[in-house]
Amino acid sequence: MGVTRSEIFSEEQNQLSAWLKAMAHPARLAILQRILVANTCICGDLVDELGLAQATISQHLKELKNAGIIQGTIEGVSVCYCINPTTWKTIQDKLGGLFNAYKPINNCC
Amino acid sequence: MGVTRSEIFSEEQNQLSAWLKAMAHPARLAILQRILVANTCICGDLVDELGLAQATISQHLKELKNAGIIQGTIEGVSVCYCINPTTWKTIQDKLGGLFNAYKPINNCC
DNA sequence: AATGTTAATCGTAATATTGCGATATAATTA
DNA sequence: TAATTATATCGCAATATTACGATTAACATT
Repeated sequence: MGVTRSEIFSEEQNQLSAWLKAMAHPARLAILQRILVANTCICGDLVDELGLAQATISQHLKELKNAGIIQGTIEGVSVCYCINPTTWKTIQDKLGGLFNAYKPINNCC
Repeated sequence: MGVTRSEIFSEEQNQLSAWLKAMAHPARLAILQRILVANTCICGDLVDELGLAQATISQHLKELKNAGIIQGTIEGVSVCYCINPTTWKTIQDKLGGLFNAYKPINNCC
C-alpha cells in the first residue's frame, strides 16, 4: 500500500496528473517562469538566481525534462534548456478543456 | 534536508504550486472531472465510481478542500461537494498567464 | 432509544519527494 | 596533457504522500 493506483485511471488522467505534478513545485515553476521570460536558459544561471544547490536544480530540470515539458541542448560546456512547444501546447489545451468545463449555473453548494 | 524551501520562493509561486499539487493526482483529477460533468454537487458515490476505498476518497476530497478548489456542504446524511468558483477562476487566470507567456519565436533549442 | 447510513479521522505500512554533499562526466581552455 | 568549467549522477537523511482497515462522529430512520 502507499503507491498510486494508476491502473484504475485513464491514460489521459495519468498523463495530465504527471504533467501537473512536474509543475507543482515552486522551484520548478520558478524555472519555467525564468525560461519563459529569458526565452532561453542555462542551469548555472538558475543556481545563482534561485537559492538552491546545483544538484537540486539539476534534479528539478531533469524532472521537467522527463515530463517532456522542457528540452535541453548542449551548448558548449553548458546546457541550454527551453520549453517543449508541443507538450506546452498540449497541456495548455487539456487544462483549457478542464477549466472551461465549469459552468457556474448551479446553485447547490 | 528533504523539506521544500518555500521561504526562498514568492508567495505567488508557493500558492500556484500548492494548487497544482492538489490537482496533480489522477484520483483528484477524476473527482474534479466528475464534479464538472455532473454540473451539480455530487456526494460520496465517488467511492462506487472510482475504485478506491472510502477513507482514501475522503482524504483526496479533504486535500482538494484544503487547497480551496472545492467546497462541501452537509446534505442530510451525505455531503455535497462542488467547485469553489473563486479559486477555480483564479487558478484558470494564473495558468492562463503562465501558458500564454510562451512565445515560440525563439530558435535556440 | 436502537439501528443504519454516510463521511471523517486515526494509525500504520509502503513508497515517493526533496535537498545537498560528494563524486563523476564532458567539453573547454591553458 | 592538465586544469577549468558546467552539469549530471550517486547516496543518503528528512519529510511527504498514498492507500486502507478500523474506528469515530453525525445524522436519519425505525
